[in-house]
Amino acid sequence: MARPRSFDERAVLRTARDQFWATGYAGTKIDDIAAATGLGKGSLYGAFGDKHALFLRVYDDYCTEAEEATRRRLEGPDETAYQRLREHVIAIAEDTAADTDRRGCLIAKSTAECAQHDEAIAARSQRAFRELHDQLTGCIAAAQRAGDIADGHDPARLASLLLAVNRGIEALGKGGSSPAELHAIAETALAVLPKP
Amino acid sequence: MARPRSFDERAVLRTARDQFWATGYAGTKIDDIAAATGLGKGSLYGAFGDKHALFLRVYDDYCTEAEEATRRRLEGPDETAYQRLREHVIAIAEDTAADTDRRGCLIAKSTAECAQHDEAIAARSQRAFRELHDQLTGCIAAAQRAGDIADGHDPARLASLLLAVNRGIEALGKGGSSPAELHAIAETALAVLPKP
DNA sequence: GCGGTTCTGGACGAGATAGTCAAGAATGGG
DNA sequence: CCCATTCTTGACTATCTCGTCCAGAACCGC
Repeated sequence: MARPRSFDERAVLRTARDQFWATGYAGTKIDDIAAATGLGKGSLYGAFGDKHALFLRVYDDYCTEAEEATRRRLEGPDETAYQRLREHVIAIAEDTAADTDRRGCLIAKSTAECAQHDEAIAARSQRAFRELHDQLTGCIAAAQRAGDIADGHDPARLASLLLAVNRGIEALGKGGSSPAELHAIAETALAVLPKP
Repeated sequence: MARPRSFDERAVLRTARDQFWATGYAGTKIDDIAAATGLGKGSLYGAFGDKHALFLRVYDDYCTEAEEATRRRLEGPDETAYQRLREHVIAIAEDTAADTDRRGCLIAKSTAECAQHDEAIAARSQRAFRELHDQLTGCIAAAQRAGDIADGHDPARLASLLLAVNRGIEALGKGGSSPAELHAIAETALAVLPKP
């Protein structure tokens, strides 16, 4: 019926994501994305709309992936909930430490750059944070049921604290903190959680 | 001898800072700053050099002010060290919550945007974080001497944790978390600090 | 294959943007 | 009061950047 797309949409979105990730929203030129993907600008605009729509698409995909990855890490039986929680927090420190390019987390970067004046980005960020918070809350509640974290502490509050620690690890990693320091933060945060 | 400056350098730097704060480094145009300050571009370039040099100047001043403000809040006698620590952490949550424009902290914003590819910004951010960390360490050690925080915990590690929490509160505030939630994070972080 | 339809590539236009420059203004030591 | 010196203004250049547009290419139902 008509000429089909000659590119893989997901691959193009990944490449665009890497560009935005590397240089931020304002710092990324559509021509950069066109060059990196090999697509002409006509194709880009035809497929994804303008720069803002493309960024929103990239950002939404990234948030969704981050949410799903966290859910996979945190969901499971009560018996191993604390272990999963522990591994999750440590994994964040290690991922941040291993990120030699210092790209950090795209959510952190985009929120810092755009949330202030871009309602759509702000809303998506808020949803992502809420989602991460809810997953942490569930995992903490499970660990409480299993007797690995003291009862009598609101799991949602502990989740907020851990979420803040996670975002803080992210921020400090971007600021150049050493892997050892990031790891120590994760360990300290886990150590101060109330034990039964 | 020669024509004197007709503008107040500090006022111009404050205005430039507000511009960079509002729209980020890449998103700020020199013409915006010229318009906001009322200066011609020639004066700006003559007084501060190019855009990057101006930003660096603004950023360095901001970091220095933040470091000094924190030092003023945290320094003092051992007896009231815990109280100062407590007020500091809560003040961060309240400042973040009260920031209705969602500008957040310029250090967080600039680090997220620039540290990745701008060595000078990265270095200044790292210095600022180290400074804040050292101040927290000193205050925690004082609180330990006064018997308000359990001995036997490395104050530097607790400081890292609190710094991460502070940066996390910042990040979540930018993401749209409610004042109540930010406040709860601060309270929870203080509550889990090891008591003697 | 034919023709309608969608995709591709890149030239193009309009406007933005960093930084320069020159002509004139303000100052104060001599 | 004059002149060397520094500051100011904003026009100007050269480049960049977004988004459009169109001529041609590729496809597939008929």
